[in-house]
Amino acid sequence: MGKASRDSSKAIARLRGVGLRPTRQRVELASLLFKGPDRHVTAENLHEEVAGLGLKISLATVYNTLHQFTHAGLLRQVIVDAARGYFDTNTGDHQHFFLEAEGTLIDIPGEDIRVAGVPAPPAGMTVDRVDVVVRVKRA
Amino acid sequence: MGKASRDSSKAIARLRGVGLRPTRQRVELASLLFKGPDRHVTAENLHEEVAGLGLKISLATVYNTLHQFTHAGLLRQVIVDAARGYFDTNTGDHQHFFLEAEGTLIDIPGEDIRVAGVPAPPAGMTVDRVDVVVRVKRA
DNA sequence: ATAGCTGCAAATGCTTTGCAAGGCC
DNA sequence: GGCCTTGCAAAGCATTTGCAGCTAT
Repeated sequence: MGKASRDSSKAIARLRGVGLRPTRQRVELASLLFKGPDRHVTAENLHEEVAGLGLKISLATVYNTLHQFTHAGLLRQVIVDAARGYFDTNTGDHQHFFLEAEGTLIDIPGEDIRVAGVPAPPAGMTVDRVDVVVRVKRA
Repeated sequence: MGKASRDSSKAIARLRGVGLRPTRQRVELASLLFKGPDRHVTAENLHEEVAGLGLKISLATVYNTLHQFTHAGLLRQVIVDAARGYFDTNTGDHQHFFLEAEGTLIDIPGEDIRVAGVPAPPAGMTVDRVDVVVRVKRA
């Protein structure tokens, strides 16, 4: 069994697991996203990669699929840049370095970072999540 | 001397201080932004406020002016929402609570919060700023 | 006088949506 | 077959820009 078909099988299983029909487009995107180490992608960025591989998936479908994956808990959205939406295949507890200049994200393991001294949220509110973005520049 | 003209004088002085010509639009916006306690505004939001006061400033000029103020160090941009750009009159060291539901920002004093365990940035990079966003929801 | 600003409207860039055709179960 | 998906193109939003006319110094 080839690597590509093994990736597909895993992708199909993963999609079924979250109740999404394994359509060609979803399987191809899931294979790309989850076959290797964690990655950070933008819709545009992923669409180009897909096109470069000779696969045909419309940009609209890439957007829709990324959101479906996000709602299904397969991806997480990261807000670091007003202009672009980033999606992260690492859905666990962690934070990010962000290189504005090149639009690159780098994970910081959740165990490494500690945030202390967060005041009590306003009355009637609960903390949903604490996001830390370490913006870095070329020295 | 009335309150409005006192605000204007202060605004004019502040603009001159950062090398910006005190045009009518800049003076009016600076007066609104800096006459009271710290605030968080969006361009749209500020433009409506201005219109509500009977002042005439185009939305394009509000955008341009907010960016000029930001470059001059009078404002700071806060990135918490993919859909909107927020500007903060508090340019000092501090962080934010963010209520996604209503798009509201609340300051967290910089002395309160401590972030520890940030790994060394990638080679050739230096930390520019560490942003912490505490996302809260209605309990 | 003149360099700098403003306003409008058009352009941009990313993202979403409506709807007909196609694919999965 | 029936319902869910896709793809395209058009619409949507927030934001930016080009340029002619206006303004502060």
